[in-house]
Amino acid sequence: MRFSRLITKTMRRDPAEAETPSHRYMLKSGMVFQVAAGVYSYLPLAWRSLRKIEAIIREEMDAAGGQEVRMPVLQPMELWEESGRKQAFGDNLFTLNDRRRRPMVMAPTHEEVISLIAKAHVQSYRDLPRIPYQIQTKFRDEPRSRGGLIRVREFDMKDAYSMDADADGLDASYEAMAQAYRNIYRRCGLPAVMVEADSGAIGGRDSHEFILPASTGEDTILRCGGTGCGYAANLEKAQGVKPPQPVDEPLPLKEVSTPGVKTIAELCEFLGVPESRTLKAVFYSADGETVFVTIRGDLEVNEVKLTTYLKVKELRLASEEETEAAGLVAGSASAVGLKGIRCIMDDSVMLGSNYVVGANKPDAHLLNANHPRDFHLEEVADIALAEEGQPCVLCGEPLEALRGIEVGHIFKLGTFYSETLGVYYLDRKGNRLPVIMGCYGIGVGRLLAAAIEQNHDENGIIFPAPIAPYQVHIVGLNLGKETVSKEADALYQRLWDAGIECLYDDRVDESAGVKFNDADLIGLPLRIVVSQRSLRNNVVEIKPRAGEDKPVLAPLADVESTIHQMLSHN
RNA sequence: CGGGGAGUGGCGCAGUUUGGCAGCGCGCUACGUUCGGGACGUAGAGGCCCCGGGUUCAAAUCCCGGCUCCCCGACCA
Repeated sequence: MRFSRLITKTMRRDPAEAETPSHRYMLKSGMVFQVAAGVYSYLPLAWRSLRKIEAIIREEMDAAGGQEVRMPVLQPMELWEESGRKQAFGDNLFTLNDRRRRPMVMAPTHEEVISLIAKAHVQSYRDLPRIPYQIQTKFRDEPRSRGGLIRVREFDMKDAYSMDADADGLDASYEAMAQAYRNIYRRCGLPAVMVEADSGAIGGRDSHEFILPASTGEDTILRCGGTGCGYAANLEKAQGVKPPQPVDEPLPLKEVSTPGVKTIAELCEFLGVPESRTLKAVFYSADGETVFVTIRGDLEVNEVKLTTYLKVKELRLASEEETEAAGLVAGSASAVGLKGIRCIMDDSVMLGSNYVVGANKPDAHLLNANHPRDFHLEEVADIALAEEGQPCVLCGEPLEALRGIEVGHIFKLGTFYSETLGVYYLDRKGNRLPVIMGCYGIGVGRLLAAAIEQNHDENGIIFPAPIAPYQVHIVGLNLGKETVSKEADALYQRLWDAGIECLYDDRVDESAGVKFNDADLIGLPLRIVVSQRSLRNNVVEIKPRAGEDKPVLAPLADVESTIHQMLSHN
C-alpha cells in the first residue's frame, strides 16, 4: 500500500477522548473511526490486522477439529424466550421489530441457534462430537462501552460450540479448545494467561479465561508466584489460604457498650483488637430476598462467589429499608441470636475464636462469640475475596496480583441448552440423552486492542509481527529526486513480489521527521529507509520498531534476505 | 442506572464569568524556498458555535428542555 493512497491519515495531536493507549493510538494512526459509543469502523490498517488474527484463529480451530459455519445475526425473539435468555440478557439485548411487528434479536451469541442446528442434525452418538465455530459480528448493548475496542457494542467474535455424548467427551473437546487458544495467543505473539474463572449463572463445571496482562485491563487475576504449580484464577474465583488465627479456649460471652461504633475499623480502634478478631456482617438483596452474610473482619466478601453460591441472578447490597425490614441493626449485627433470615458464613470464621461481634442492638457488641457455641450456621462456604500475598492453595507460595484484559473465555456448559431446547441423541444402548455442550469465545477486536495495550511505547504501537498490518514500512526520503523515487518504487514492487507486505511512505512533500513519526506511530515490525544518502552507498537502512538497535545497512541486492532474517529474529 | 467532565471549521483548543463582527495553532489549496526526527514565506478556502424553545434591539455566551460523547462504578469477548 502506498501511504499517499491510503484513505486514512494519521493525526498529529492526540485525540481528546482517548485515554487508554490502544484507543489513542488506533485513532491517531487512523486504524479505526468511531461512529457511535462502542461502534467503530475498521479502516485498512486495523482491518488487515484483524484479518491476520482471524486467519490464525481459523487455522487453529480447524486443526483442533472445528468446522466453520455462519449463523444469522438476526434471530426471532421467540427463540430467546424459549431459552430464558431474553430475561438473562435483559437490556443488553439489541432488539428490533420486523415489518410485521415480530420481535427480533440482534444476536449477542449463538447457543440458541447452534442448538437448533444440532437438534436437526444430531440424533445418534455417532453424530458426536462436533465443534462448529464462526467468526462473526455480535451485538450487545453494553451499559458502558469503554477504551476504544476494549469494550464495544458491536464486535467480531470467534464463537465455537462443542457437542459431546458424555463428560469425557466434553473434557476432551474442552482441552482441545484450550490448547487451540494457547496456540492462537502464542502465534499472535501475545502471552495470555489461562486462569480459572467464574462460570456464571448458567453454570457448568469448568470455565477458564485467557487474560493478557496489561495495566489498563478490567480484570484482576491472582496467580501463584512460585515456579511449579501454575495456579492462576480470576479474582472473582480465586482462592487463597486465609490467615489462620489462634483458636483459644472459649471465654464467656459478654456484652459491652460501644456508643457510636459502626465500622470494623472503629470497633478495632475502640476495643483495641485486631480485625481478624472481629466478625463483619454484610446484608445483601439476592433476587429480592434479604440475606445475612458474615465473614472475618480482616477479609472482604467476594460478591461473585456469593452470587454463584446462592445461585441467584441479581445480588446487591441491601438498602436501608430492606435492612430495617429484616430486623437487622446496621453497625451492630451478628449471627448471635439472629432468626428469620437466611444466613451465610464464610469458612474463615472457623479459623479463629473469641470474636467481637454485633449485639444486634444499637451501640453494643459482644465479646468472645464462638462458633458453634453462640451461633450455629448451616450455610458455610468460601465467599471471601482472595488477596495478593496469601499463600497459594496448591503449593503455599504467595499469590501475586496482575491486571489484564480478558481476550478469551471457555465454558463447559453442560446440558442446559440441550435440555431447554431439546437437543437429544441416542446412545449405544438406545437411551435418549441430552447432548453435552461447551462454548468458546475470542473477541477479535479486543484481542487487537489488547495487543496494542501490551505492545506500545510513547511514540506509538509496536506490532507483534504475526498480526501487523504489514511487515515492513518503507520510508522514502528525498523523493523529489527522480533517482531516489525510482529506486524506492522499484524496491517496494520488488518486496511485494517477494511476498513481503509493505506500507510505502511515498509522500513527496512530507519531511523526514513527519514520516519517521508516522512510522513509529503505526509500528510495523521493520522500517526501511530509502534515501539519497543511503543509495549513494547502494544500501538501505533497516531498523526494527522494537528495541534500541541501530539500523542495519543492507546492500540493495540483499534486502529480502535481510528482512527475512530480521523478522525471524523477533 | 448512579457520580464526574465535555460538545465551537478535518484535528487540538480559546472565547461563555461580564450578551455586541466567530478566533488561535495544526491540517487543507496555490506558488516559491527547504529536504534524515513533526521546515519557512506569501496568498487563500473552510463554521447549523450539538439540537429545540425562550429572554433580548442583539445569544456561542443568559434561562428551560432534550441529545450525543468521554471518564469512574454494577456487566462481558
